[in-house]
Amino acid sequence: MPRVALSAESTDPKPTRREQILAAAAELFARHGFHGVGIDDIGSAVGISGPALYRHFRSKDAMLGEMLTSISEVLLTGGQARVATVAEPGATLGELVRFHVDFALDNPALITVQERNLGNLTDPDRRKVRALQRRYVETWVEVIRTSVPAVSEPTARAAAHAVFGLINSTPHSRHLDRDQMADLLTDMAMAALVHAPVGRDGLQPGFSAG
Amino acid sequence: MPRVALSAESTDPKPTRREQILAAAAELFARHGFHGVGIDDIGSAVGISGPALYRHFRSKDAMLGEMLTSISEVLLTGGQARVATVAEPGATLGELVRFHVDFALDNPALITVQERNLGNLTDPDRRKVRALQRRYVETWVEVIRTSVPAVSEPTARAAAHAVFGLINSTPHSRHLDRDQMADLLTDMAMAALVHAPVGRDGLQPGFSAG
DNA sequence: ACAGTCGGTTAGCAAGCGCTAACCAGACGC
DNA sequence: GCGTCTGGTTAGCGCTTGCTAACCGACTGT
Repeated sequence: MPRVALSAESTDPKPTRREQILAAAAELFARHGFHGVGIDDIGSAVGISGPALYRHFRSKDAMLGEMLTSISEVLLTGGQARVATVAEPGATLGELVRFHVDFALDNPALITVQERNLGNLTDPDRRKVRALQRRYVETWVEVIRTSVPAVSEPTARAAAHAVFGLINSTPHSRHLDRDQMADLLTDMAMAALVHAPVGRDGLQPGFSAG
Repeated sequence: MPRVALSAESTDPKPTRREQILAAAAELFARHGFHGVGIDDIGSAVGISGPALYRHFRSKDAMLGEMLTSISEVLLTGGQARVATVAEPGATLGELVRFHVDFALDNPALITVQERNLGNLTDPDRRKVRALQRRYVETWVEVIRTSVPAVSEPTARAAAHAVFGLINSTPHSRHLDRDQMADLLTDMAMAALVHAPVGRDGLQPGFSAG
């Protein structure tokens, strides 16, 4: 994999054909779903038409596969990098949240595709993506459990998924400008993580907050 | 529309054929996407095969259309009912959150379909669903703005969408049992809404928390 | 008893799909 | 200046899809 790119924040002056194609396909898959987009649609979105795509990808499935593994790799390595390089340990969770928020705001189409089209992957591709995602969730779980006292592992896992849902909601609402949105999402995610799961575990299963 | 049903919580002893079909189709659409499911798949999921569905629906698009308008109507009327019948005004937001949490936990397939397949609707159907959703968001915005002091309307709208994302994440994580999950999601949503957007508005646009 | 409706069946059509085949223009190495 | 890649083109194949047509058995009202 010569150039990972695919991410809108790279702002390459000269993106590879492969990269343009993946970007256009991501946009289309996000809007219409994998099966709702034809080979010809993707082609004409980058100015070439139809079967020319097969000079760059082996199949339509391969496009989705490369797209999703690429996202998963970027998220995993980026998240791990943020965790590794943070100065004081109290700031790790905030750093992780901010990283995911920035990624989601800068790559809304990719986020949408990863959320919606995991089921359209080829079996081996899905296994690979699932494995990467699991490791990403794992780093979140670890950081949550060291940052928030006394939260069980299943609760941390569920909370991580919930926060992903919160942050990934960004493609569906464009009411604020980018930086306001980033701050809002970061603060909401932190509040949800820090204030909510506390004191939740260790209680009887029949407990109800209502 | 004789029977709204479609919702798993109704636990009809004798669901209509239409209802079984819609439930099966929702499950399939959620898993494979609208275009990834064939008429024959839906048919055999309810024990009949293929074109027999056209005795109950005019087209495949009509199935999705009825499914999504039904969900949107249930959410809107249910939400408005909770808001109308709440005793003390301070509990309104919590009531609304709990209502949405319960719906999402009891109808994961429907939530998934509504999130992913809005773009596959017919134009008039999409207009109708969008209108219903807008009114639902509107009641959320009103309740948020009366419950949380000094939050601007665009911020409240963005926060509502973010909370929907948080709550609707439930189909993607099954690590807790239903009631624990309901409590966790409710508390996270409330924390995100109450603690985060406070003091956010009225600041200069250039403000950044990072 | 019998006509009508209701809810099924199978056969098959027209269109769209992913993909391959065959061809071709231009850039480049030697 | 000629062969070879590279990255396009169009034609078209084989399959699947949504949907219709034609038919049919079981209830039901009169």
